[in-house]
Amino acid sequence: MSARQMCTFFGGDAAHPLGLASAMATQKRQSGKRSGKANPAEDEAVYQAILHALLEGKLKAGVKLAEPPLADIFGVSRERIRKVLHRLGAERRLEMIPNRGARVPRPTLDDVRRVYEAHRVLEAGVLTQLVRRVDDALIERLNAHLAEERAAATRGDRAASVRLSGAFHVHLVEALGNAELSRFLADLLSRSSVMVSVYEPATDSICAVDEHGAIVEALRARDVARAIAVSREHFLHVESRLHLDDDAAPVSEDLTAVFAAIKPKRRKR
Amino acid sequence: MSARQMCTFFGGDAAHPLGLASAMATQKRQSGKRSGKANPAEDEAVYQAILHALLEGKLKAGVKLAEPPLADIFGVSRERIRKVLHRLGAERRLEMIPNRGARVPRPTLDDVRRVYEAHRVLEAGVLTQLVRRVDDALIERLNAHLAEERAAATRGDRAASVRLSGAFHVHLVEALGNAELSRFLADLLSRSSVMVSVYEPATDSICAVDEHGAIVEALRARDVARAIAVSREHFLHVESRLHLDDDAAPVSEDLTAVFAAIKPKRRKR
DNA sequence: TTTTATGAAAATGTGCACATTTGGCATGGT
DNA sequence: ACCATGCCAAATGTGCACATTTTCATAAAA
Repeated sequence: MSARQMCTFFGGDAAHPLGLASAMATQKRQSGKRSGKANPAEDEAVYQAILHALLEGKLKAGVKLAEPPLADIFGVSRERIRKVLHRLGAERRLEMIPNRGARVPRPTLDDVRRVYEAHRVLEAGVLTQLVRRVDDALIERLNAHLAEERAAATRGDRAASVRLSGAFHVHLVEALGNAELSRFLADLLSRSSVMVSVYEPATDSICAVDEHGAIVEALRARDVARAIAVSREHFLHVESRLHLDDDAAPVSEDLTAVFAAIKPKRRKR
Repeated sequence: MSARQMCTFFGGDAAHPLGLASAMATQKRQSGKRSGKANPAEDEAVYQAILHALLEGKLKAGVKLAEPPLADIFGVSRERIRKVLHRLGAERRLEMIPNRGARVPRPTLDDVRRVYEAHRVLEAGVLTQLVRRVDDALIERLNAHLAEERAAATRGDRAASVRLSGAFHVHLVEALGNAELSRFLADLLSRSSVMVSVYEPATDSICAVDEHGAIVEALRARDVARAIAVSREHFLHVESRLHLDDDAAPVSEDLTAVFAAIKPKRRKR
């Protein structure tokens, strides 16, 4: 359950967009070859595909997303791509420059710090509200999640560790049941997921399980001050590990390779 | 200064969009009559005009925003309007229904409560972080703002009171200097500004100045618990005043009247 | 009278052609 | 060798025509 929630933000597996894309392709085939009208889910499929690639970190920071190649890769009209790109731009997931197209944003170190600080501040508020409505069921759920985290850590599954670490904080906000707050956190996480690939040291897990456990303990004890203090230390700890990696990596990924698994129908020359 | 900040969210005066629109119209005239190409700021002008109307509450909840009439009113092509509408939809400021156009969202009472709760939780986090970096200058600024609020209240200026009440909370987040947090609050306020016109009792000021003063006092004393408690009470107080006004007001505003001041160039039959 | 069917007008969605702008490359001048 | 200028291919932006869908009004049937 927790894994699926994270999937919404990070896109743990690539099965979902692929399924959508192929289903879409089938439907398109049956409507002739170039009727070109009325595909309500086609936008969504392309949107999800690009979004997943973005959140998975397959699209590196600074990469140019030109319309013609994408239209060719996905086998849709350029306007379709265009609309999706602008939508992603409006959601601040892509950087749109007038007359110069869309690029994957290249966050500065200050940007990353700002996102982490926002998350820290938000979680302080969440914890404040959460101690007012803790019950055994919530503690139970959080402990179950901690068990998952520990299991992943002990078996050395780094990918699962990172995913579950993020999911823990998602659990905390979701416990409040407020869609606005959940959306805001999702926004922050989606932004930091791109950042991780730039600034995060790949050598270590993002969040230490112990610190998560301490937060749960403080929650169980209804100790607001301690919960906030632990959470704050936790975030500062993570932030201190950020390092600048601007060693001029002009990763000129070609888009065909990134989206190869999604749409095996691109035929060039 | 504070008034101008709020203007970004609520749009206190309609002078700005008008200026943009008329300037745009002039530029368009000089390029012939229907060259129809290359107006980089035209999108922005239309966007700002609709956004301002939305935030000012001139566009009532549930109103349909059809493309043809808007294109006629603003004197631009339908595609232009279309793009702006979809952008506002991506920002969740308009409700987009496939094949059925754009409508001003009609928030439920639960929606309103959710927004207020989110603001409450966010402010708890902001205050927690803020007590760590209070200085005399901040207290000074907040007190100056309180003075403005009191002045508006004593002279019975309801519009200014409402505006300044919101601006107080903006001041609190802006004091942290975190753009992500400021954006989130702006998002919440822009949503509630639409809601106010539906659920808020028009008879009373939104925020009591005394409660704002109590928050500042707690901040000056570096008393986190008290600051949060006062803030919480403050919000609950406001929330308790919400009332359901679903008495079927099918306000079928025609768009021409709403945007009349913006573009006096619409010629129909 | 209420409900259902039907068709026309209006509104939304989309591909396409074309204008404009950008970026790179070659050429020529200092 | 270096910088400036101009040209050409590619990419972005936009209006337009047309397909599809919705909506509304009118008429027909229960």
